[in-house]
Amino acid sequence: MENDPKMTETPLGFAAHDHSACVKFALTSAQATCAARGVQLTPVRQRSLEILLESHAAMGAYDVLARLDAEGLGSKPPVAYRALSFLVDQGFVHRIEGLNAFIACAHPGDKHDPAFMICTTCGTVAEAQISSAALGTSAAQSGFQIAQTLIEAQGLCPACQPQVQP
Amino acid sequence: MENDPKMTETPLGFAAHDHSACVKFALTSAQATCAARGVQLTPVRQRSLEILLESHAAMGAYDVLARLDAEGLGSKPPVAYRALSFLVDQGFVHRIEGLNAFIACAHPGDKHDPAFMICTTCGTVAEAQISSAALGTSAAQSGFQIAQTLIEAQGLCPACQPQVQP
DNA sequence: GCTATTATGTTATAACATAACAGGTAGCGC
DNA sequence: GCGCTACCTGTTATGTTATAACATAATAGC
Repeated sequence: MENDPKMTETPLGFAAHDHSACVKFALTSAQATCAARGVQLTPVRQRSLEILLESHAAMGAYDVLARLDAEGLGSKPPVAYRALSFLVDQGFVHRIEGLNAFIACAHPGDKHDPAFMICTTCGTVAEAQISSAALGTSAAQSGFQIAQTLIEAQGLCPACQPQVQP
Repeated sequence: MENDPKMTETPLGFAAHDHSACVKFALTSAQATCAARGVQLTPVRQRSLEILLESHAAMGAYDVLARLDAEGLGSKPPVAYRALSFLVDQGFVHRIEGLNAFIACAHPGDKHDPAFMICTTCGTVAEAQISSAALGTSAAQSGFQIAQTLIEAQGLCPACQPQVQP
């Protein structure tokens, strides 16, 4: 439980932020996008998104499934995988290959190739705003046509780094 | 079978090259490195490396295991995983997270964070020479300390792209 | 030769993911 | 309403990737 609804410790980009607003925005945005695209944000799908939005950490498909199961929304792997696939397809959720896990998108709406910074100590994941220009240049030189990029850095978030001056 | 020992079609960076020399160099280099580090390039480990070197495509751990098994070098998953872990630790092999697969390093010897271009049509993988400067900058801004980066692009290699002028 | 270390063999199982088919529900044209 | 279609969900079964844990064997250093 949090006393203060704003500026909780849940990190986004390793910084405290108004998480309830962030969740609300992501949900509203997802609902609007689905309506605009004529696809359905069904209960299982919306709940899966909400579960991922609760934390900004990455969750395995089976973690999400356990939550869905506890709420009577489905207990078999395909239920979770289908919901997650849908959310990934729509750009509301990203898949983190290095962890075999999923995470709610930090800025839904615009299609983008995400880049992640993953803390190996606390598991928190921040979505970075970077371009893959260097990769694009290298690819162009060899004639490779990029469809999708995957950029994931593992390391220590500010909170988990050893302090020099405590 | 190849008629010409040089400039085979086996791609490295999507270009034909002298593959037998390339394999020989990688093996010699690995042997020297192991000797220098006082670690053992045992038969299973060396054979695993050779198997990966044969092609510049990515192979799953169980693919490597099947080859080892056929040669009587071990049939159980841990055999392959241990050998591959060793090779990855020593920097002779990279793991490609996006494919759950392994590939021999294109330029062993120097420790480096690899970047890959993966053809979604033919499965060929090229190791690119790029820096992750953009990621480093972004990370520095948020105070994230990078230990390891993972950069993988999926797309079409020159050979698999639709030709405009056939 | 003894012992510590490193490597391998093996069993079992964990963790992640999907194919395939059955059933249910919503919208639509008639 | 009826039947059609499209889409979503439920379920079974299985495929794929990966590791824990313990037993055995080889090796290196003393």
